[in-house]
Amino acid sequence: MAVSDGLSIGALAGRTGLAVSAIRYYESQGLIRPWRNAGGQRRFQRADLRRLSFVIIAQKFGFTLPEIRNLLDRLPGRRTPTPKDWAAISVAFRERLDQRIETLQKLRDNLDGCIGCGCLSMPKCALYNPDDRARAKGTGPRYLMGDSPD
Amino acid sequence: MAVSDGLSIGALAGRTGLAVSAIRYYESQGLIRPWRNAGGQRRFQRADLRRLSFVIIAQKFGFTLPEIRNLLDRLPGRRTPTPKDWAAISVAFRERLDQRIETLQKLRDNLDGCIGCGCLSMPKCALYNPDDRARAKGTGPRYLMGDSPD
DNA sequence: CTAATTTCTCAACCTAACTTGAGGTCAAGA
DNA sequence: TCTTGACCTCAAGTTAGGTTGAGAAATTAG
Repeated sequence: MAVSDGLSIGALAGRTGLAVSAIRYYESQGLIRPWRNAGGQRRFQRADLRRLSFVIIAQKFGFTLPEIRNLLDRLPGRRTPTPKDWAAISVAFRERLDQRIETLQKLRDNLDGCIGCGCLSMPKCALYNPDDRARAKGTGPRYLMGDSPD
Repeated sequence: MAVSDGLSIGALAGRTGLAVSAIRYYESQGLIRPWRNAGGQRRFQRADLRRLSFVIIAQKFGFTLPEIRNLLDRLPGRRTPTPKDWAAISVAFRERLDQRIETLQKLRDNLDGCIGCGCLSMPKCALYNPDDRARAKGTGPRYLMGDSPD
C-alpha cells in the first residue's frame, strides 16, 4: 500500500494508542474526516495523527468533544496544517485553559471564606447559588463548572 | 408539623434549590440518611441542609459523588456536626482541590513546550502517553485527569 | 488460491448523575 | 370529609464518550 493511499484505521489506532472504535466515534462526531478507498474502508491522512493527538491531549484537560471540534475547525480545511496553524490553535487552547484554571482558583478562594469557617451559610454563600441550579434543568451529565459544549 | 419532626423532602428541595428527585438519588448513593415518619415519608435533619450544600459545592469543583461521600463520611455519625467538624472536612477538601489545580497547571506548562511549538511530536510528547490509554481500557466515562472515585 | 486479518455497519450496552412517568398513598386545608 | 397537593416506589429514559458483538465484505499473508 503506497503512502499516497493513506493510512488504515488500524494503523492510526496503532500509532495513537486509541481504539479503532474510538476513532470511528470521533469521525461520527466530526473530529476527523477520512475518505474511503475502493472497498469502502476508511483512509486517513498522516496529518490526522496530529489531529488525534490534539484530541487526546485536549481531553486530558477536560475539554468536551464539541469544544475540541470547535478548536479543530480553526485548522485549514483543504491543505495540510502547518506548524504555524497548530501554533495558532494552541493559543486559543491555552486561553481557554487559563480561564479554566482561573475559575477554579477563584472558586477555591471563595471556599476559604465560605466553608472554611464552617458556616456554609446558604443565602450568603457565593459558591452555593440556587438560581443556577433552578435554571440548569434538563437531563444528562452536568458540565464541569458551568462549561458548556459549543 | 413541629421542628423536631424534621424536614420534608420538599422543604429541603425548596431550601437547597435541588430537585426532589436529586435528593432521593443522593440518598440512594449514601450521601444523606433520612429516617421515615409513620406514613413512610422521608424526614430530614436541619443539618442535612448543610450536607447538601456541601454536595452542591463539591460538585461545582468536579468531585464525583463517591468522592463526596468519602469526605462526608468524616463527619460524626451520631451527633450534629459542629462548625469545627465542617472546618476539618473542608481542610481535606481544600487539599484535593489544590492538587487538582496543580495537576492542571503542570499539564499546561507541559503544553507550552509540546504543542506550543506546533510540533505535537508523539513519541516525545509528555502529554500524549499511549501507555496510559492502553491500560485505561473498559467502558464508561473517563475521569478527569486521572482522578478516580474512592 | 485460500486462510487469516482487518475492516465495515448497526444495534445494544456501559457509567454517572439524574429526570420523567405511571400508578398508588399520605397529609393538610376548606 | 373531601380533595388537592406532596410524597412514595420502580422502571425506563437522558447525555457523553465510548465499547462490544454479530454478520458480512475487503485485504493481506502464506
